Amino acid sequence: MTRAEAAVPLARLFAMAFRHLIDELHERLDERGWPDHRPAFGFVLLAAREQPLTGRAIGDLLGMTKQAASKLVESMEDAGYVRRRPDPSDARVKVVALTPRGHRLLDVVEEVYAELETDWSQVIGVERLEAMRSDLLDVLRARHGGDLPAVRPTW
Amino acid sequence: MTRAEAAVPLARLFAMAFRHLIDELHERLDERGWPDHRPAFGFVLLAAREQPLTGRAIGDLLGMTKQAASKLVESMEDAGYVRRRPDPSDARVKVVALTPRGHRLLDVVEEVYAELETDWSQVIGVERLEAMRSDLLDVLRARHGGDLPAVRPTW
DNA sequence: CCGCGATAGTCAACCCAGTTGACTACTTCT
DNA sequence: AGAAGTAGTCAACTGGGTTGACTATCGCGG
Repeated sequence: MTRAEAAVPLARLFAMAFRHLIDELHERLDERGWPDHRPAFGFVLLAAREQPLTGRAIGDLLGMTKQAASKLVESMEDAGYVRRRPDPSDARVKVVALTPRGHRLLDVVEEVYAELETDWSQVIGVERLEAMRSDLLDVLRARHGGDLPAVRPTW
Repeated sequence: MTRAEAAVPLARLFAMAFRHLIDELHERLDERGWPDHRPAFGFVLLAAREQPLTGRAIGDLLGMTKQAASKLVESMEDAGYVRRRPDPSDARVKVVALTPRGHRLLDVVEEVYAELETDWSQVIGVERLEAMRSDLLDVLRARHGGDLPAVRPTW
């Protein structure tokens, strides 16, 4: 192992790994007839399926302002993946929920993404892959006050 | 383990881990009197120390066009971290090399970054940390034709 | 039950890192 | 020598994101 190789910072590997996975994901989505998406779409869809989301919550999740989140949701709405409706219990709030088309996209995303992780596990094995996942969860929670930090990489 | 927790995609964890490390790094650099940097600075400094870099190579490394790389280098030059000089062996090329100030910044960056990885190893242990590093190297090389992909996260 | 601070969302202006496209200068291949 | 390819630059533009100001609504303490 060369001197340079021994020292590759994890931060750099994380950035590369994220970029690589997202690029591959979008490439394969494109092949299956779901072109022109942004990485944020998937994260929003996934979170919005778990529970109805407010704009503010989306901003926090992604690590951006509520205004930016609002623009993002608007573009997702235009593309037909989500819709915004007033919250009956709080007139200030508009709730973001998946449309049928959004559910279909998310299904494809999860299917393709599962293939990607499978590809990875064929290189390093399932055990190491799952070790990575649980180690990352542990570290991030420990070093970030118990909860997970925002998703969007700061560049 | 809840249903949601079991399924946290690695891509999301990588993004969070990168963001977290970079944010912490910049925070600590700021405390030590090195404010106002972009993540790319460190990657360029590190690569330029190993060997003289061309603008094109910087673009490839980071995953952006040579024009964008040129702008970046210009701002690093303005900040006094690098300088560009003509390549004696090829008059088309301008070579990017570290200034003394650039070397000093890189030293601090590496010092602080080492602290961050040490913090991580105190949560999951050195073995798991190094396993993560070598597994990521293996996977990225295997899934990217032998060499490492570009650094900048696509967002 | 009033009033005030806090919160959700929107609008508008702006910023700036990065892209696209066109160009010059130089090198390399044949 | 000529053609194809490569390094860098200039200028115009894009678009995701921020800042700041505003409205409407909620909820708590007095």
